[in-house]
Amino acid sequence: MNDLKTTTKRPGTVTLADVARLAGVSTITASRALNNPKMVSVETQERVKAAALSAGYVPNLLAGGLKSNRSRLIACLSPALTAGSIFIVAIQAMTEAFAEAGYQVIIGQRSFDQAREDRLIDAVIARRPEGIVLMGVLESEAGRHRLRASGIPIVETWDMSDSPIDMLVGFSHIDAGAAVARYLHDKGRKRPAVITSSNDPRAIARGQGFIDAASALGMGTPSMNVPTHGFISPSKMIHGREGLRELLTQHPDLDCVFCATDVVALGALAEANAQGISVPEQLAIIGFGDSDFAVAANPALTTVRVEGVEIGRLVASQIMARVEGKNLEGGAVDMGFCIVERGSG
Amino acid sequence: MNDLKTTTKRPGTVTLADVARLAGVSTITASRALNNPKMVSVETQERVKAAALSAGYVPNLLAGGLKSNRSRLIACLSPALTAGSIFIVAIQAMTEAFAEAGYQVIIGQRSFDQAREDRLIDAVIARRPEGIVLMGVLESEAGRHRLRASGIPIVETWDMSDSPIDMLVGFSHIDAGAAVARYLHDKGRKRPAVITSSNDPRAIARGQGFIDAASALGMGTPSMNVPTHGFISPSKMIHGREGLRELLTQHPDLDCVFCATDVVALGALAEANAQGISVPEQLAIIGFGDSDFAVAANPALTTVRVEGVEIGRLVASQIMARVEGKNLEGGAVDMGFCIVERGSG
DNA sequence: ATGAAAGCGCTAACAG
DNA sequence: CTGTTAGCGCTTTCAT
Repeated sequence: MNDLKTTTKRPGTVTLADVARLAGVSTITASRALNNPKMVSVETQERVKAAALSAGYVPNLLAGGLKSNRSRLIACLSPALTAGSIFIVAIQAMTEAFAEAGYQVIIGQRSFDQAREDRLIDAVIARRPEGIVLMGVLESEAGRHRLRASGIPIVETWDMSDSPIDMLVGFSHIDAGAAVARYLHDKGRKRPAVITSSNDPRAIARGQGFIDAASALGMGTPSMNVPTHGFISPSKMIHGREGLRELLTQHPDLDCVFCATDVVALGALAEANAQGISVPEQLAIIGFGDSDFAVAANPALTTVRVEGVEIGRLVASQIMARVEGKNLEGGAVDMGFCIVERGSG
Repeated sequence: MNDLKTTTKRPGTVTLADVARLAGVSTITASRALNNPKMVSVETQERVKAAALSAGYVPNLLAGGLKSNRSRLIACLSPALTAGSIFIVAIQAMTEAFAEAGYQVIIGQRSFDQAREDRLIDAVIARRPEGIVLMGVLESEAGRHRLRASGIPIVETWDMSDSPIDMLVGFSHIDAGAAVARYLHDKGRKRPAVITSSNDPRAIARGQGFIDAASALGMGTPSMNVPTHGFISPSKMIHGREGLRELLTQHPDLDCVFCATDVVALGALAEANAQGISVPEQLAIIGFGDSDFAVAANPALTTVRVEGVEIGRLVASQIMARVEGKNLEGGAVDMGFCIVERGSG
């Protein structure tokens, strides 16, 4: 037996100890050469790097994270993603910002079933992420408590709340709905309707804001909650299509519709088209989200713009600031929204 | 000093040792009571569970995974997700199937830049995921080698390959394009075009398959590669809209267009609509993907259906089988595709 | 059915 | 600039 101690490590795995041995240094020096090059002479730095390369070394972040308490993991809890989901750009922007800083994002699917959501939260905390991002706010009191107790930086997004768990980056859906009602009223529209989704609390809030403001302005509002099957797809183009058809049979004299999302608006547009109703002359159609396709519709969609990319980036920087010990207060940021006037209303 | 050994653990963290102490058992018994209840008497089982609950214990999967070599993590490497991305349903289905089995999915963004992609692969292997799912095949030889060397089960998806890294669940994009050409030919269309994307290799393959088959059938094909800005959005509705406009100025007599994706087709539909071109009478428009909105377009989109949900589920079950020591061979599964005839062509 | 010991692979803390 | 020691929190192995 010579000095090459036979570690009982798993076969086929090359560890930092192997690299260190190859480079003729201690493991900690190898660690430093790889992760903190400044602490090590240029010469050993290069020897270690060469050794790592030739051995095909890939660090084990599970081990490193355990010791250093830095998992470099971020959890993102979002409702099920669909083709028209309004969250995708924000998630995309966030994932990118985090990746640049060496973090990776794990995705968990939120559920309207509270017990399931609580289980998800436990599963997520078990990973010891350095930040948790919620698309939407969290209703479950048990979940909120558990998250707060975890001490992990939390950001709720895409909504407002009187009592955020920790940080929050969002805007008011009620205000957005109300703004659309005022916008249509100013345009001289008289008989509004809304197509929303029965299981998306934010879409419901937008609808309610719209309805309340429309009533206050003396416009009536035939609303329409489109039931979705299960909890898979909170808003789909087909809902807009069928929703408008249904609305028109009951209220043939509608002159404007506010849709829960841009995809829903696309569906309403298709239905109007199919029925030979001219948009915006006979019927104004307003979407929500200013998705990238809004501008490409015919006519281009008038919609509520929300800065999804900005939200994603801000969320990332807020969490990273907190991780670095800055920005300790938490609190809410209202990102606002604006109405983008295009051709549809 | 009494027998409560003061572990030097991080303050505010409740560990398995705390739970064990509370329940008056050893840590390993506590571990078993929580993760392997059968090995423990019902009585201690309940004592431990009660202790865990009252202490607010959440296991540390980093630590467990380190020792057991079971990270319960799956990595999914996908091109940037956009509103119209064709991968979303598959990712969604896969995430759900994995979550049910106690795995969580981490998302990494693929890039057309090879060096960046290789770095992503290292970052991902560093997490020791139990499976890696690639949306698309991997081109980089260095990356392929590194993945193979990792010993981690890999599934490439949404494409075919002569030499998959390991497992593969996909279909032939060339065949799909060719099938569309034959379909249109059989319908008596004579002057075809294709709108594809300049930076999505699979969209290019579909376009090429279409062009080659169209030529073989004696139809000419004015193609159109829509350049995208950066690598953010491989296919957007606006590309369909602008692409068709451009094509029509050069070839006003087109009678059919094959679009790279359904969103692109939606854009082409909008443009046809804007120009007063009747679909499908004057112009047939064929999409790809059979996204959930295809059926809601006006006219409903004729498109190539690919079983995204099935792909996602199969991928999950293949990886989990491999993890359990079954299904050791690897190899390719061709999921095929079919053309769904609707109103647009 | 339960426990003691050992150690997964790495890095913080303290030397030198 | 480099090394030694001691764990992170859990689970495997081998006893009992």
